[in-house]
Amino acid sequence: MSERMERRKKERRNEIMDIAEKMIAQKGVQGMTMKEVAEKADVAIGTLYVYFKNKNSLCAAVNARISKQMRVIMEEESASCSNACKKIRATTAVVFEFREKYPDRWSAFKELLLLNYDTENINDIYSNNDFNPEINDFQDISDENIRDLLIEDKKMSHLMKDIYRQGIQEGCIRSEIDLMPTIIFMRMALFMALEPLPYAQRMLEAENIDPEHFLEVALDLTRHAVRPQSSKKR
Amino acid sequence: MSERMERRKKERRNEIMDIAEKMIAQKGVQGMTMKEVAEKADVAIGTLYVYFKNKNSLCAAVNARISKQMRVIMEEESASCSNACKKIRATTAVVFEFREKYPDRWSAFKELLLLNYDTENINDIYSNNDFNPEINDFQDISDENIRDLLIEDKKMSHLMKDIYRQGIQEGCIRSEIDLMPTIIFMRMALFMALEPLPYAQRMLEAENIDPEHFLEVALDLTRHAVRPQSSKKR
Amino acid sequence: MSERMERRKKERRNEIMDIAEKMIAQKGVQGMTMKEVAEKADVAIGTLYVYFKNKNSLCAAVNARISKQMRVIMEEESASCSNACKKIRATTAVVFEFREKYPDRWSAFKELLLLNYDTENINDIYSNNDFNPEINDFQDISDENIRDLLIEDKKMSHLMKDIYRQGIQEGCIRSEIDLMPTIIFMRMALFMALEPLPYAQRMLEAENIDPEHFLEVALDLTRHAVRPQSSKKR
Amino acid sequence: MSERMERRKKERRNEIMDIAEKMIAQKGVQGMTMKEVAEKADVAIGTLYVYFKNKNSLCAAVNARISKQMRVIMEEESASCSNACKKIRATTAVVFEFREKYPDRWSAFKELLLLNYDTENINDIYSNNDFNPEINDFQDISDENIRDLLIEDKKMSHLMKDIYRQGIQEGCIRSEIDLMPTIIFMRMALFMALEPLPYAQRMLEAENIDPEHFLEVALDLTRHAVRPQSSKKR
DNA sequence: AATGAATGAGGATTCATTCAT
DNA sequence: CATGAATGAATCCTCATTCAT
Repeated sequence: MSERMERRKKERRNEIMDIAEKMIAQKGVQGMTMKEVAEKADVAIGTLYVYFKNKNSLCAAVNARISKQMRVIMEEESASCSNACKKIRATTAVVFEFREKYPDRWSAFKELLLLNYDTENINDIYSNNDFNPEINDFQDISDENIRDLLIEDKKMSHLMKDIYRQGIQEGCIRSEIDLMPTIIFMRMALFMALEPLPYAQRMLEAENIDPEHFLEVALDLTRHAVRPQSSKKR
Repeated sequence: MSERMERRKKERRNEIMDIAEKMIAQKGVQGMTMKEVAEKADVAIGTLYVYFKNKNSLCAAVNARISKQMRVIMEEESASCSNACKKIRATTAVVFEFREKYPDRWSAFKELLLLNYDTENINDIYSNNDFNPEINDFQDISDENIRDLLIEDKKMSHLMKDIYRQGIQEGCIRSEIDLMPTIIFMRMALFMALEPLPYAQRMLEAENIDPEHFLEVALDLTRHAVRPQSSKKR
Repeated sequence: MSERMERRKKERRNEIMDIAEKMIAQKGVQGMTMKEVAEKADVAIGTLYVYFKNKNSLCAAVNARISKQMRVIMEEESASCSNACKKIRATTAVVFEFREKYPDRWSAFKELLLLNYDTENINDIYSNNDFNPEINDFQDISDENIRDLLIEDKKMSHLMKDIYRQGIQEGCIRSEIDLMPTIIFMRMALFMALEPLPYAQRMLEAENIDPEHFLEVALDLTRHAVRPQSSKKR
Repeated sequence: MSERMERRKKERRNEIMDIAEKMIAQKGVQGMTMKEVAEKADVAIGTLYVYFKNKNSLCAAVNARISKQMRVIMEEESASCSNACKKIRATTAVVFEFREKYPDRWSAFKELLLLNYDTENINDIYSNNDFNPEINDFQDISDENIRDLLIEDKKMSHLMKDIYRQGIQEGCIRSEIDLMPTIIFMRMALFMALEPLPYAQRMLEAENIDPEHFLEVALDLTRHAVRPQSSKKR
């Protein structure tokens, strides 16, 4: 019984998140309302608040789930690559394929990138650069889903860090770069290339530039940004 | 008589925009409410709607004003530079100085970058890459303030295009790049470096990275992105 | 538990409708504001929107309730009449008595006669003249209250149709008339006799005609309109 | 100069009324806003208030102008008829033709039928049934346009009264009717037949009745209402 | 006569969250 | 766990009218 309940609970939770995700994809975070999620998930509004303490937390859960899914695929893909260069290419490809394969999920992710979670005064907590995120960090974060998201973010950045570090050793990445900020910037650059912000979108439209072309140009630029000076690679 | 009124009207308009700008800076576009703007500007709500047909239009006006101010300074600065390399440096510096000098204004600008204006079906209008924005484009945009903003955007991108084109001729910019998409991407990269999106911000905090350091790293990366392969320049 | 809640809910719903009805009677549909209804019903505005999706729907609910009440009485009264002639007289009397007995309710009804409900594209739905309104029609009407109203309208018209049909058989109604349009016209004529439109009201005032006299004249005219040519009836 | 001014003034007045009329036809009285009228008439809002003391008065002016136009045509047509029966037919035809020829104007008229003018306490004024409307009545009505409308209404009703009186003499109208209330009712019946109120409209739609058919039925009924018992006329 | 900036009360509706059942 | 009725502050926007110029 307990086990059965447990499973049902997990199912419900995921169902709710599925609906929320779809709504975020369609109408943005702002446009996703608790009432509509409840209706579409066929539960009472109160039930939503049994599973998620508030809207922000629900968003965090959805965000974390997407981030995790992407990261796991990235880890797999990168694991099957022989060198850093291929790994970088592979992880980038994962994002592309994800966008193609799960357009709604990607669309939700894109919206969630812009969301500020009420992380209160977490700033103080961070002081540790080592990679044991689960263990020593985020313990004071009240919201479990937000904590999960932060952990997921961290895992992702450290996955990339490892790859880039290897890239430096193998010579396909400029050696003088500071890894972590570089990774963070590269990641944002990738997202901005895939999903230009309104300002950039206006300009692209005004100049009649095909989004896919923009994406190619942007990718080329980011590659040059980290490539060693004399690199002949493509 | 007419002149006096004219001036008074312009003043009021600017006063309203000043208030709105400040509120956007402090609480975001969403947090800026027409009621509060009216109260702080010491006018009736109805008066706001005499000057601006709706909130969106007011935002567009504020956005256009900031964009214009920045562009004008950039034009001046770049005009006083002898070569493209210096011009690029100067225009970037303008953004930095602007941020420093007018933190509120900058903050509002940052928020407005994310705002979608109701630009209906403008897509059709664009088909002209030449630089006569004022003359041949945007005539069908119903909202004057939004039209002004689009024109301002275009002027800015064409200013940068001229500089980058010169840069290619002078050899400080990679010659094989496609100018316009590159400029748009570089511009967004600069903004993302200065004002990381929530997602990036979380990561920076989690990794305990100083925003200013992040900015330096990001700038270095963007420079490498457009620099010719064998360039020795710094 | 459930039952108690159920009852309480129904009560509240009716309370709200009572207030709305009274306000419509006093100030017209336009003058009835959601805020005032909420205040007088001693509930929060939000509560109104729990029970009625919008103002229009609330009006429809009030309208349907009145229509139903009148129709039920009419059915009872007409059932106790031996012939069609008496039935017609009785149903007309019901309207008179209703107006006398529930002046506010009647007054609200009068206002609601002029209200356009957002019935979208219902036109398509109608194609069935048989009398199974509840069963086969109106299924696509999104708003339940509006649907109820339409069903009520239909029930009323079919009640009258049956009576008039009987009247033709019994010879007190002209046999060559087309029943349904006649009934609809007769009904409007009755209402216009009871509650002259502003235009008619002005004329009555200008000619110094007593409304009750006007009513009598109008009733006499409508009787002649459907009476067989050679009828001696009064 | 004075004459020229005079004419220009009259033109302006009519232009404004034209615009107002069109807007009433399209969006109803409520939907016609002074601001939009001013814009479309290419005058300042203030100018509207130079010509019409308020919205209600403007509506009254529009209403009176339409009423007058219809009445004048009716007078002409009825003058050219040899007997009352033909006159009645002719005056009814005038309404039909008017509707066909000036659909916008008619549409506006239909809306204005429902408008209550602020006639304050005019009730007291009426006490005179003789036909010298311009001379002895309405002198206390503050608003000239409303007064014009009332006078127009009265002229119309007296035109009809003369025709019906003749009809009685000629035997085509029941002799026992009370003329004035009958005329008022007949007039409203005609309008309701041409432009069913929302309530009737719903029913017509629900029963799938063609408006033109409804109109025919309604006209037939009204004819019977006033026809002498044994009349063989059609 | 003509202008049009200014008014501001007032409208309908939304929505995250709570809590008694 | 689950429910869903209740909340009520908050939002954007309208529009007839006035009055100083």
